Amino acid sequence: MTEVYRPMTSNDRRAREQAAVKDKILAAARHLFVSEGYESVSMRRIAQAIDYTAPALYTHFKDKTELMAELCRRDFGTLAEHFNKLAKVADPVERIYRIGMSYIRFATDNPNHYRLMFMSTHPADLPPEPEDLKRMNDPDQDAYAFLRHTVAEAIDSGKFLPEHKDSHLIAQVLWAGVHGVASLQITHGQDPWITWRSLERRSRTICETTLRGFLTPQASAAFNP
Amino acid sequence: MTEVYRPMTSNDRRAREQAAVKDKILAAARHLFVSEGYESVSMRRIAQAIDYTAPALYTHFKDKTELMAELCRRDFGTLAEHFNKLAKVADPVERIYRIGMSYIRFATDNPNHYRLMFMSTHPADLPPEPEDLKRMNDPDQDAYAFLRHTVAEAIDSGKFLPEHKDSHLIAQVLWAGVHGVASLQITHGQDPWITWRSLERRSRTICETTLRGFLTPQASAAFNP
DNA sequence: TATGCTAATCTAACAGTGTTCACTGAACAC
DNA sequence: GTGTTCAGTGAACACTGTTAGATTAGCATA
Repeated sequence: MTEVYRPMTSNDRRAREQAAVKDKILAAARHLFVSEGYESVSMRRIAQAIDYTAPALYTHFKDKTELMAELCRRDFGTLAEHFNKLAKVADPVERIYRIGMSYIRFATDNPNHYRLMFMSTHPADLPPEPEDLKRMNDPDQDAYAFLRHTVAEAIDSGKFLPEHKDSHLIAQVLWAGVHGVASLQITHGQDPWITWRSLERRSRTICETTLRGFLTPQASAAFNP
Repeated sequence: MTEVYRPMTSNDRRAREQAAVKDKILAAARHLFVSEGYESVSMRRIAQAIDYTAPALYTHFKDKTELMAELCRRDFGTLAEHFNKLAKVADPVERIYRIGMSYIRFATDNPNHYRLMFMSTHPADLPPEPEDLKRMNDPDQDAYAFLRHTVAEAIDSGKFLPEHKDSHLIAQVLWAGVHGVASLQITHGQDPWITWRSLERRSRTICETTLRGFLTPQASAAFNP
């Protein structure tokens, strides 16, 4: 077994430069994707935006889908940050409501972004990487975990009906509700064949009604968002 | 102003033949789209499947998106048919619940199909055609209208809370709920980073909880799906 | 200082895409 | 027959994601 060639001194600098280029690519790609949509942006255009040629991108990303996957991975964190600003809301039920409203706003403010994150199938075949596993279940970095923890808190406070004790199930259903409003708005918000009520009213109603469906009568009466 | 050339005798036959080819194209396209997804199927492959060349499709459809749009237009009808089977359910609240469950099943049984219909932006620029307008608001042909009529019926029966009287708003929120479950299942149902509860439980919970959120305490107590 | 290895980037190309255009060939009206 | 119309064709265009091979710069070792 021969010794592998491994430059030592410049190792760090190499890695730093590589990371810098990777960041530049991601920044350009994010900007283009968000403003024009994933399908409409070619690898050549991303490269052109940072004065590279298209094949250069392939030394940093296996292919276009992995570039997008990396983009999503990073953006999940910023969504979680959005949520963390709500951590100061004392009442967990109120907090859930605010999470929902905040989620829909994030989605409809960044529709193309949201499309990437939650409305397109990912190359999920690849096994989760170590850094992903670290993020998972950490409420500070994983938006779903943050919601679920808040739900668990609400359950513990006795405000939910006794038949609703599964924080995963409840979080998933609440998530589905806001995702439904957000994604229908993005894909069909401009369609003329539906007499749409305002996004604001739909958002408030889904958050309030779904939540109320889980609450005890007392908690429901006390809840006035 | 000169008389336009207009063959009379064979006019009908021509139209029939043209419609037959159009149907063949749509059938081939539907099959391929549903089994492999919109993006993965090329115009050449659709044409090949019915022994034509790709440019032939363009005499029947302006472009690929319009081919898909026509496909969707026709499929909205079959979804409405699904719903009409539920018309016999006497209690409107029970009927709404069944509509929701039926909707999610339709979506997850035909994921690629559902993608086309509700998860991708349509070339909505084109003004609605006359036949569309006919379909719209007819509960027999428009699934949304069917849901909204059932909601209106439930409102009239006095089972909804007094603050919930807007059948459009309620229908849109109920729709968002089931769409959320269905579309999350389709895009992220296999993702390992969520501890998913079963689709069945999520479906039942979203339908029941959201609905309950609108009901009077009496109606809610009487509702046991 | 010269040599050889590494890795980032380039140019050129490939196979595939949606789509257009000039043309054929058959069916039909006169 | 003659002329008109039109579905369908073959060839081409401009584009896509991606790969192969050559080029170049930087560094470790001799």
